[in-house]
Amino acid sequence: MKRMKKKVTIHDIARMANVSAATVSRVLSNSDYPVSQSLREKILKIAAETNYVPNLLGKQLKKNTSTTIGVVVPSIVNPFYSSVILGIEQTARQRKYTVITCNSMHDPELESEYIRMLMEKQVKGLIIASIANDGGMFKQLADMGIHVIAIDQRVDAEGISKIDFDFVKGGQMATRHLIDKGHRRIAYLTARMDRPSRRSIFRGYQEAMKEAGLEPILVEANADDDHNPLSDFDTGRALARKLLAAKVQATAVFTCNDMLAIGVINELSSRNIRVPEEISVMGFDGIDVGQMIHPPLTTIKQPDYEMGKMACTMLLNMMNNENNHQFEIILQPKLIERQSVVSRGGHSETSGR
Amino acid sequence: MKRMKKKVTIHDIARMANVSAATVSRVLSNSDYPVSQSLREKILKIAAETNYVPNLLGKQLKKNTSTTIGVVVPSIVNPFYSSVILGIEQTARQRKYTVITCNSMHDPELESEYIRMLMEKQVKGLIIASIANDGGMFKQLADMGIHVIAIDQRVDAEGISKIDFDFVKGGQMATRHLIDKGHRRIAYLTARMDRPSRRSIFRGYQEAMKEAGLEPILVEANADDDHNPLSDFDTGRALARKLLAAKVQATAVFTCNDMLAIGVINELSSRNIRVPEEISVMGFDGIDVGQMIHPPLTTIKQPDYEMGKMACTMLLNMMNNENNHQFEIILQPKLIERQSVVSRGGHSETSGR
DNA sequence: TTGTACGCGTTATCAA
DNA sequence: TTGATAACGCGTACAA
Repeated sequence: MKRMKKKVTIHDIARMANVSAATVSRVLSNSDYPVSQSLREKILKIAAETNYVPNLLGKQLKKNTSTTIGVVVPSIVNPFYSSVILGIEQTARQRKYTVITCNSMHDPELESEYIRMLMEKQVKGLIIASIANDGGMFKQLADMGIHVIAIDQRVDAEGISKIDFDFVKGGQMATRHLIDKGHRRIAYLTARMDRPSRRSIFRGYQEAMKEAGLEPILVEANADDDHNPLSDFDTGRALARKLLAAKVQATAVFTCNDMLAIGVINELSSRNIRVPEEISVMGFDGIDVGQMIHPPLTTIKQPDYEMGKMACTMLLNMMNNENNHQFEIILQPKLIERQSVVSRGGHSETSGR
Repeated sequence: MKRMKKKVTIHDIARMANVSAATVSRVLSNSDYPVSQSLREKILKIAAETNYVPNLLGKQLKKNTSTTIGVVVPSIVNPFYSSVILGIEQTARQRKYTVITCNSMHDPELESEYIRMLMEKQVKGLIIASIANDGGMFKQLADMGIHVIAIDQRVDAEGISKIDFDFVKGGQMATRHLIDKGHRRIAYLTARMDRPSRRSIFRGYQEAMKEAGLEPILVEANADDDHNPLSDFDTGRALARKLLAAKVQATAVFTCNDMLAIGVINELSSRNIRVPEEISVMGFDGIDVGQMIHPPLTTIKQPDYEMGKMACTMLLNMMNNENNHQFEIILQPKLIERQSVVSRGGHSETSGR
């Protein structure tokens, strides 16, 4: 085995400079404690020459702090979450923090395993897109002095700060847009509604349909494992077939996420059903891929990257200022009109004749 | 500020059990040091009741180890890298390791800033898809006793373990496939060739063209910042226009990555040039989105997820066994035939007549 | 089989 | 302005 140079510590530097370790610590950690200019320069010089790298373990053990935050998401391969994480990571870096990313893969056990590992690493802040619907864990974390922010998932747990989207409003906006375009038979295609967010989108859809006096058409998947974007894509294809088989003659479909929508478009196209001419398709998420397909996907945008930025900023503020009052931020949806939705001239049941 | 319970340590448990901290340490850290069964049970019981969570900082400071590995990639938003990271993260978890992900955004300064942060955190292992072409950093890390594995980027640095693809062979395979399909005028469209991998793919293309007696057609972009997949997509569109303007009458194009290919297809389609009937398109990467577009993209698959798994496995083995002999693994490309490439009946210059 | 004592690298307290 | 010393939580010789 290779021999490696021993790491240089403040004691080494202290010896070389004929000062105490305390003094070295004071200058190297930018303490405001007074140290004479001459000593300061001398120490700085030696530190530079010896390539001194501070050991955060010692520092953090002593001060009981941490410059690492934990992030738990279902899967980093989901482009929505990878954007969120990028937002988190970039703002963390600016404040000299570092992030540990954990993929829970929609497995509650994995999620708590990860959280335990993070606790052992003495992480003091956590951003989590939880899949456990039991809010007890959050309470427990709070008791341990961990600051946590829940994102993307409307958790039932009280007493916890969260950043969410207004899924209900998003669902309404999407549906109203389709209605405004003259559609009357509008189907909602969704992966299994085992998540609050999906139920909320559905609620928004229902409300918008109701206020327009239209009858909802729900097509729901049975299974769900979107740790893999492809599975959402496949689910979309399956749901499209299911829709066709149901013979409800929808002129527009609205899906619970973009991947699903892309699957739907793919399936319809391959059956020579033209999108949007015969069936309009509206997604939900605003991921990049939506712009790359044909036709470009009309969708509801969730500001993913911004959500990450905001979550991280709020978290670091909480951790440093001990500014501990809870908050709940609700990000607003935004309609992105592209070309997968087309207006339907008055030819349906409700049109004048 | 809320009052939080003090964290329980082995000393607390020792006091409650009327034993020494040493004994507690021995049982709670699964030492093979002998402890009587009665004491062991007593301690375990108390630990469970008090929700004891070991402090890894103390442990790692003492033993000078770390269960965190660092990963540096250009951008997690790039689906190729997010798959790699998922592979890394999942195998790390199985061995109770945790990963810190860093996005260098193709900025060498950011890259070294991150590496410094990781050093301060006493990380002992690093997987890095570097963008710095200077190999000096690797040498320096090795001297500090850090185990590092370079991936995806054929670094010039000697004395470092790496996992790469055979980009040259990938370029050949793609090109030969197009040639086998009867194409003669085959263009290579690439983002700026400032990365070894892209130059290697180009080399493979050149070799295959040469051995078939065909003349290469190179279309290269000027700028390059693919921290954002959309920019590769846009680059692809731009290159497609450039190709068309050049009036070289290519019947097939081969691109340096899938995003680019998708951009090309998009641009061609929007100009009513049919893919693959008029122009065949071949990508490189094998990312999921390739299956979601129309037509599904024929491409060269890089085993991204497997690469992450392998890199992490090798790294952990190196770290634990001190099994320090260097290695270089070259993963082999695989052709995935889908529908963006079609065979060209004998109507070109070389066909019989 | 158990306990004592020390050190990992750092910072904070107190004296000088 | 500087230094000696005691922690932080843990593991481990060494002694008992």
